[in-house]
Amino acid sequence: METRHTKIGFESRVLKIVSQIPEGQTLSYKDVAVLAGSPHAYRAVGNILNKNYDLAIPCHRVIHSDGSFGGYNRGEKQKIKILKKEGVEIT
DNA sequence: CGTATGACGTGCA
DNA sequence: GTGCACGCCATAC
Repeated sequence: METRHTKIGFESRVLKIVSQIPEGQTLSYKDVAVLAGSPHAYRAVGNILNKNYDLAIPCHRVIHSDGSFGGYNRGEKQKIKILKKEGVEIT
């Protein structure tokens, strides 16, 4: 564990976690919030991804807790296409 | 410091 | 099964 005591921006934590999501693995905003240390901040998680248009962040692997797609800076269709390509089952 | 916003989640009609 | 409203947290102004 790398010194998580340092108080960094919540977004940095979320972005880091999302950027570490393995291929074919999808996490819900809530899961990301939990991993970020704030299980009830799933609202903020979506906000951060939305404001952070970084292609280095596989935000397309982050979906709703019920399996629905959220949104994507490149287009919802693109997100679905990528997930399907990764081998993610779409309900 | 207080208000408003948002790529959510859950519950209820 | 679908749609609407409320509640939660963090950030921006």
